[in-house]
Amino acid sequence: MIDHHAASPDMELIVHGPSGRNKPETRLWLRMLSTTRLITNEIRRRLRSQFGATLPQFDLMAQLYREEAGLRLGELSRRTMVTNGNITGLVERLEADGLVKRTTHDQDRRVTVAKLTPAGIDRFLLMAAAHEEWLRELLQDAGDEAVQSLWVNIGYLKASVSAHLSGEEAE
Amino acid sequence: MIDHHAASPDMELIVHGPSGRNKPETRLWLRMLSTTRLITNEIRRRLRSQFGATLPQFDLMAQLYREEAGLRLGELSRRTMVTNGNITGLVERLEADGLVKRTTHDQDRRVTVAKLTPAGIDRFLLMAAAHEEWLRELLQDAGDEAVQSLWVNIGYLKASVSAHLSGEEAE
DNA sequence: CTTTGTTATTTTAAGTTTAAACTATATGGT
DNA sequence: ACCATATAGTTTAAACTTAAAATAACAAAG
Repeated sequence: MIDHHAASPDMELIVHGPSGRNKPETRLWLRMLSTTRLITNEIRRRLRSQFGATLPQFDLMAQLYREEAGLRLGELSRRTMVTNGNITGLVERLEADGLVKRTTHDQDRRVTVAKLTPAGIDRFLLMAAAHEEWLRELLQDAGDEAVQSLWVNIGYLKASVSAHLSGEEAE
Repeated sequence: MIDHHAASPDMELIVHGPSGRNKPETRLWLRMLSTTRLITNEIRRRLRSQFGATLPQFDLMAQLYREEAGLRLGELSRRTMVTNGNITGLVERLEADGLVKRTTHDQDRRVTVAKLTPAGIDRFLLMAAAHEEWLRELLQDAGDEAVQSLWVNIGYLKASVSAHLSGEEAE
């Protein structure tokens, strides 16, 4: 039986109740989280069904596409939100699929550089175009003003959060 | 060497580049996604360090707290964005910690109902209070208007996305 | 040189995730 | 009762995740 309902659209209500009892920050966060998950899951689903790819794979390929010469694995990790140890397996799988090629650096044999293959470039371009179109489709009813306003205000949100992180990673 | 940089604050820029070349919908999505991950990771970190709990555990307990009589596992799955198969292990771990109790339904032996124990209720109340305070702290610089505006506009976003999901789950 | 430290990547262990298959139980039509 | 079908929950397989330890290569100080 097929049954992946992990992100039903009315999630926020179901999950968090009427939510009138929460503080504004909490209400916003619950709504933002549920919306993000809704979109993420939808994109994940489409990437998988239409391209047999996962979201982290797409992220990684987007990075490599941006750097024609390829990137060392540590740099890839930094740019993709994927932890160091995780890059290894991710790149291995992409290499097995012929989308990425690994080469060892000449001067420094510790370094491995990953680079998209021509097939990888083709595949990425297809996925990127679809990804852009999916977002246009999914957000089409929100209105251009809302999209613009959200972009600005989420910027403020992000700045505030960045300034109050507990770890050493605040900039 | 310790090295978990998976969510540095300037992620959006690093990850997605100047992003001026993207369509507004894509730009918004990348910013929204990176901000959500920033907050999620911070809350996950705090839940873990201060309560030894994971985010899915917190979500699940929030649901059970809301329903005094407890919930069947399928209903829990629907309400928590946790897929069916995942509920099993999650509830198992919480039961092992004495925070949740499982009982089999009398009439329908397929059904299992999960319910918070008194210890579970105590624990949840502590976590919920901290969670609310963390959000207030993290979002404090964003401004009340931005928070209010975001709440409204993300509502539109969510409605649009819900209306255009590919699966059968659109309502 | 050789010890000490640093950097790049891989490996490991524990746990989470999704999607799909499986088991057991119930229900409904005949 | 019997069979098809639906439902509740569990299990499985593959991918991903974090955190930490391990390996390997380089760098530099004495």
